[in-house]
Amino acid sequence: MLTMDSLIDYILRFGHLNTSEIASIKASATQIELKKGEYFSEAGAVPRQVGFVVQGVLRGCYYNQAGEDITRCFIAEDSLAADYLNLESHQLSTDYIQACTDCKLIVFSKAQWEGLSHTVAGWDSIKNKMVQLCMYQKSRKGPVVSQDASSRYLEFLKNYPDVMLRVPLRYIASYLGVTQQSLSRIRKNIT
Amino acid sequence: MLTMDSLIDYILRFGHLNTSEIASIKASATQIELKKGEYFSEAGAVPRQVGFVVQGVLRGCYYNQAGEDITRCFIAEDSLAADYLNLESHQLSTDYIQACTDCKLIVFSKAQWEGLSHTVAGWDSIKNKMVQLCMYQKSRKGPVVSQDASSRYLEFLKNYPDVMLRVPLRYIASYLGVTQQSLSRIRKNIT
DNA sequence: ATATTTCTTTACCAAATGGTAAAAAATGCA
DNA sequence: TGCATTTTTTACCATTTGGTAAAGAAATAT
Repeated sequence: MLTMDSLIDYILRFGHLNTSEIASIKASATQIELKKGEYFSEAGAVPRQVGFVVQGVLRGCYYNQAGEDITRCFIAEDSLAADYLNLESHQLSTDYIQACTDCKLIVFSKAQWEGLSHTVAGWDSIKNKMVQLCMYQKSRKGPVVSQDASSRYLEFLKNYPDVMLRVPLRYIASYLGVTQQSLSRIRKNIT
Repeated sequence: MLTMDSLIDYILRFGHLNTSEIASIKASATQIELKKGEYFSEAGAVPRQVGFVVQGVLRGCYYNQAGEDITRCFIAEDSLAADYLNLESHQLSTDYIQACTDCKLIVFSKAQWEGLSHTVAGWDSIKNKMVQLCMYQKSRKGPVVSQDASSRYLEFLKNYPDVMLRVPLRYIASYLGVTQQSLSRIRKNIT
């Protein structure tokens, strides 16, 4: 089916797969849909799934000490949705992963995700490359504390051009570390 | 020798090693010393080494568009110094890694670092756990853009209590995304 | 020990951002 | 369609932070 193909294309960036390996990846995965506002993963629980975003935008978020909802990252098409370090170490997550729009995901349980190393040669290497790229991109595409708010906003537009149009401004504001009033003002001054 | 032992202790957190494996790790590594201000790794070159900090503090840094020297991270005892993603992908680094104090490091060339998978069972897994933990800590201990400057400073003191006393204020200021004048003022108001 | 350099603090004012409140616009639902 | 809810914009003023400059303190070199 077509949505699975976008996952396979993605994985092929990181290593080679033969036909039977592709089949066993497809057999391990499940497709799910999330409505806007639903959670893929919740704080206070040990994460149990790895998701691949086929369609839609999600966000990683948490509540800070003041109880404010802070967006830590955006996860759009062709990337992994998972609290990976806590998944691996069986620790409680502090973050939620929430659908910002209606979403389609391909999901692996932890067991399926790890079990693929038995049927797919080089799966561990592929897996690690995917996870490391995710972490790296998150850190390099994220807002830079040494820039002012306008620059952070402009960088965000470059790094996530489509996300801007698909999620509420307040999520972007907390991601960029400004109030939504400030971001609205900044946006006005730029245009 | 004693300094190698701190490396072995570190690696043992991530997997088991037998005596001959420990020996081959020690045989692959070299000890070096860096004077304050010297570079372990430079922007514009493909990184070729992985370092383990035995003593001292280094910083990852770059020059932004305005030509300002920005500290991206601090690397103290018992952690890895490397531009890992660019090391793996053979790409030019954009960052320097500079000694903030006189330093002692244990160094592996890329070939040595990767070649250990032939002599140490489970080296790939150990390696990946080390690198992922590094990335994760860097992202979680780093300054949070949604906090104000005072909170970022207080968090920094918690996360890097010793570093504060060992590096110039201006490095910490650029790391926290404030001018050194502001940080000086903030520090005064807190005490 | 002295001179030089680097680092840190202080001061002043301009600019950016936050907090509160409310209006306007957009969206979703009955 | 019309109503209720959510989202975005605007305005006002207080607070924080930046930019520039200079003085004081500490470290380093000669």
